[in-house]
Amino acid sequence: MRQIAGEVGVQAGALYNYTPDKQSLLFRLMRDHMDGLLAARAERGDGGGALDRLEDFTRFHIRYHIERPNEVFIAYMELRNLEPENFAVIERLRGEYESELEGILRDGVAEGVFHLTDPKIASLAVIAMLTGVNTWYRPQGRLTLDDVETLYWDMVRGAVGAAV
Amino acid sequence: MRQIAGEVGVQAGALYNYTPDKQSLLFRLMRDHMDGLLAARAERGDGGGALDRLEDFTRFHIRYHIERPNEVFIAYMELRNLEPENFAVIERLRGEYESELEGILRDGVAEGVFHLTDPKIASLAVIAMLTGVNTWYRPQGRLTLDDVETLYWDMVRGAVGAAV
DNA sequence: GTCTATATAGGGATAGAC
DNA sequence: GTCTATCCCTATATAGAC
Repeated sequence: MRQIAGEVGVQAGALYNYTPDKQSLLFRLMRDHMDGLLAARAERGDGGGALDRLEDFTRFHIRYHIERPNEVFIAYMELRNLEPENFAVIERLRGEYESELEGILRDGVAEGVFHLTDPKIASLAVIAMLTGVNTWYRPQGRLTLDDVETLYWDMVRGAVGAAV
Repeated sequence: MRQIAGEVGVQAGALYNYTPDKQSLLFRLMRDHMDGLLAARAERGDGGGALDRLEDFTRFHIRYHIERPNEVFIAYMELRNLEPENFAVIERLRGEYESELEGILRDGVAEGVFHLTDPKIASLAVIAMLTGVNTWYRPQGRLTLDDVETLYWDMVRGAVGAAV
């Protein structure tokens, strides 16, 4: 709290005009992040076949997360510091996001364009793979964000068993 | 330190007969974990074609990490609490592990059994996907560990562009 | 709305007795 | 090798002045 206050330019006590306690502040940060993620995702058109929707999801996920490294870092590293009720809320929001990907995968299987046995596990695997970009990507690196999107899209397409 | 002492059954001060300070204790935990991982990996035979070696790596990684949830949790969540020199050591060990996978992928490309453009990125993507199992797998769940290995091996094989 | 001051708690680490 | 006791620092949160 003192560090936040310092960077904002006030004393620690002054922060309590804006949050009842530290837990509420952390929870709001994480819930806002998840709300923003779901809202941004909802704005993307969900038309087209499963292959196109999966490509859109892949590129969206990488870009949205890379542009918000601090929020993503907190969303993962501070999960353990949420009180049980708050944790449940964040987990539910995360589940919503995962469900959208799972739906795309199920549709793709039904369409015959994806070949996989467990859409639920596949959705978790894909999201873990994509979010992993945040651990190594640097804007000054050898790859542009577009390069990264394309590399990962190739791997995701293969992982779900889409015809080459 | 008080919590560790309590679970061991001694007072906090007594721990300092075994570690000079908390940072050293954390560093030793993490270094031992990485040493154990590399040693266990080195014991697996590295013969055969790239496809077989990749399957072995995939199954090994999932199983080794699932059997050590606490160490893996610490290895990821406490990275930010390592002092710079200690951090560098852990990162070097992690890089060794990643390099082995990268080598398998390069060999597979050379053999013509894998089709991917960036073995380095692919190795990071695969490891992120595999380590993600630790966030959701529960021994009492609907899938056996062998089921999980097979599901992920199918996805890894696809992600690296191995012929179906 | 911010400040200073402070209550309260907890953690890392050390000293010295046994 | 462990204990008790304690030093010192930091942290969250509150109270009351301005």
